[in-house]
Amino acid sequence: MATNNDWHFDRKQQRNLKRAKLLKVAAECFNQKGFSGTSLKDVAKKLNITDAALYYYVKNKEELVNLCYVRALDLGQSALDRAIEEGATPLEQLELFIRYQIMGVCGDDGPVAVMSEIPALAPEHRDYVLNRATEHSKRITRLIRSGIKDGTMSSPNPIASCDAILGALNWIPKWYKSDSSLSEAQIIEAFVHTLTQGLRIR
Amino acid sequence: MATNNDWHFDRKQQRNLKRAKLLKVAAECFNQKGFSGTSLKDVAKKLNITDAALYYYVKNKEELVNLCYVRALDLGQSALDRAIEEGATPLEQLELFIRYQIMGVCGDDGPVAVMSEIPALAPEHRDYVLNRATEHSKRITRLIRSGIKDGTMSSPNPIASCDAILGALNWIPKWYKSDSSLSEAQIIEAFVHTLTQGLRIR
Amino acid sequence: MATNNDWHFDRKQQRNLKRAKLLKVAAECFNQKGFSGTSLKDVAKKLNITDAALYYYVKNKEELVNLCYVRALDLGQSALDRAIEEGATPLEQLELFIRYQIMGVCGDDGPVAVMSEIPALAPEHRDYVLNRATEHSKRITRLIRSGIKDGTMSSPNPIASCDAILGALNWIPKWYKSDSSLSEAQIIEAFVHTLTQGLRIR
Amino acid sequence: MATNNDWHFDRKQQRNLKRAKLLKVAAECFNQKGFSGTSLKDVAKKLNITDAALYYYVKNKEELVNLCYVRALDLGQSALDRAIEEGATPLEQLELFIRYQIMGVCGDDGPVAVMSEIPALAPEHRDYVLNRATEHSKRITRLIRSGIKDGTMSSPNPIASCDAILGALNWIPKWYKSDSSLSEAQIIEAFVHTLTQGLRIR
DNA sequence: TATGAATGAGAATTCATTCAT
DNA sequence: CATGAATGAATTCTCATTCAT
Repeated sequence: MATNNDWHFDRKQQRNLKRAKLLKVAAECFNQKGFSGTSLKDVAKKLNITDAALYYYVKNKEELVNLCYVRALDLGQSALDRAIEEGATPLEQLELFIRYQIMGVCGDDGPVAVMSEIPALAPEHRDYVLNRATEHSKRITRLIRSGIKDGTMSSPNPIASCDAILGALNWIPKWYKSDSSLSEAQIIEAFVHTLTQGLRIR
Repeated sequence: MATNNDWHFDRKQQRNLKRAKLLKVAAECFNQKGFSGTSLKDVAKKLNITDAALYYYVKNKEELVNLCYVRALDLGQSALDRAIEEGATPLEQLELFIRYQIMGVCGDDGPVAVMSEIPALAPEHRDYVLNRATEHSKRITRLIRSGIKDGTMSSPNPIASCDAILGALNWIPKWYKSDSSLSEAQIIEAFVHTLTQGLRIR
Repeated sequence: MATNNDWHFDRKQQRNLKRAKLLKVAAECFNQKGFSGTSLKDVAKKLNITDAALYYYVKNKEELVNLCYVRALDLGQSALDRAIEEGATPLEQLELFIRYQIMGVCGDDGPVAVMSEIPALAPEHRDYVLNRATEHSKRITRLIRSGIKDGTMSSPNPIASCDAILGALNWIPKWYKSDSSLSEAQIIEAFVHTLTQGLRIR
Repeated sequence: MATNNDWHFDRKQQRNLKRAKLLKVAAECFNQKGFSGTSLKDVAKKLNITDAALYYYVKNKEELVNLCYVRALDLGQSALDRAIEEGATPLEQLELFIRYQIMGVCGDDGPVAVMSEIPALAPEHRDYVLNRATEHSKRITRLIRSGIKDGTMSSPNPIASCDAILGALNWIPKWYKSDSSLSEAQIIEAFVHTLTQGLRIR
């Protein structure tokens, strides 16, 4: 029956919306107080439900962090995907990646978890997350290497340069406040400038 | 009496050494598993003592993190002090700061706590740490501004550039391993290059 | 809906009953082994629950003692209220107070906490309890003074006499056993006699 | 040698003085915060030594309480002994006992432990203390019975009357402050009056 | 779905006690 | 005698998790 289907559809829709909201709220809490410092009651309270109710959306706390981290990985990956697709040169791609990454972190997709407590994950999840994170780093390192090859970039050590860029980006959720004096646009401009063109004038 | 003095001196000396070691080990644990994720038993085990014995050196866990953070602040500050003293121009000073900071974080003073869980501190400590961290940021921002004024640097937003640099530096303890493929020297060279001269070739 | 209301009513009812039982059991333990000598596990064991479950009914141990003490104050106050209301003369009122107090302490409201560890309370609770206790003493002292004025009592020092009476009453829970050779009625008769008429024959 | 003897004498003397002081201070602490609520560090601090040093004077904490209790028993017993020796009639003896007991508790022999945590004692000590306390009560009860027999006292229940008197006396250390508005003499007068002659005028 | 109630595991912290110095 | 250092046991309290309703 149509009504029945609709109803089910609504149910599922609702559930997904709530789950998405849960992940955002959890990421916010984790960023502020760390994984173990955040109790499920804290998260639940922000959602106006009880902690017991959380278990209808996630199997347990570990799965919750894992989902947060996977969401963060997805976001970073899609920023990079889009950047590579749209950018004409490695340099342009890198600039776009920084831009899209910041847009993701500061924008409506809202609080994205800083992956700072990977050891807290269960082995399978840990491996998965680490692999994807490593892969992400490698892609960016490769991007820098291509830039060097085609003569538009220079770096004494592409791996370390990649670490510098990712560190700068990863740290953003720790200090960014949507209502702060520093707008998303300003951050993008300055980060792109500082991380690619650098501060020095030649 | 000399012996008596020596004895007391040794005692105090020993105590200070142990305390210093404690702070390093604790910083390492906190960086890996976060503040709440690190139990005092974890820390104690690494020192081959019982958790109860820790209370001989610090009043409680909160004080332990606080001391770690203060140590991190001291290290950052002295890196900046030395850089400003030795560098001739703002650009040189910034480069030296990055160098000294990395030397501090990766060198023997090593594991330095990443100040990522300031909310876990007691109000008085939190205020103190936040104030000093803010002051540190301001000094670096000012340094960038001077560089812009004297025509050796450029940045669309000195505050955000400062955040990028500090983010990149702060993140180092999260991935640096002293036995890894990336040496301290390599990190310094790449970070100085990437964060000041930038990747782009002009 | 009626059922729903009933259900909620039952829940709340049950909770209150359990809380009341908890206070009685706790008072008993505290009387026997003191505040710090009583572990929450001791109390929980007597209730056939785990110590963690206690935290569902009270915020912490301090609150538990506080509630016990407040209950003791309430009981003493209502004994005095009733006595004053029903007694025609100060002497009669004092006798009734002694009677009702003993009835409260030995009866079904049974084990009432002896307020012997007020310093263990948190400042706000301590102040509140001390104030009420002082007020209680003052009322009884005043009662003795009225008795002296109307010529039915005599005391060289109403304050100290009050202390004697309250001391005698406060100590009861330390030795009274409901199954002992001394019945409630016997205690009442002897205490009323000894504390008002005195032992001496004139 | 004389000096040697003197020296030893002094040593022993000193030790005994310190022990006596220790018992007083401990009694004071126990009265205020209970047995388990009092840490040996608390006691030691009041004596300006470390807690470890206490172990030169007592074997352990339990022995400390035991000694305090024995001291309290001694004091009560000698008050009663002296009263019986000096008093001509049971009534006079009872009055003297109350007087001497208060003098002991409030006087220079100073803080006397309220025996409120007998369960904390080791079995042998517990038995000993309980026996002596029971014996003490019995002597007073007997004293009341003699008074009844010789026609100078009346009580519907000598045992309960004894409990009333001892309760009133036991409670004194809980509220008596040497600098308070109520002097030792006032307490004695009022307690003797209230507990023997009673409040009622006939 | 959602909640109230309960549990078991583990955390921080305290404390009596010991021992080398 | 006295202290600094350390320990092990116990205690309070939190928290993820479960389950009946």
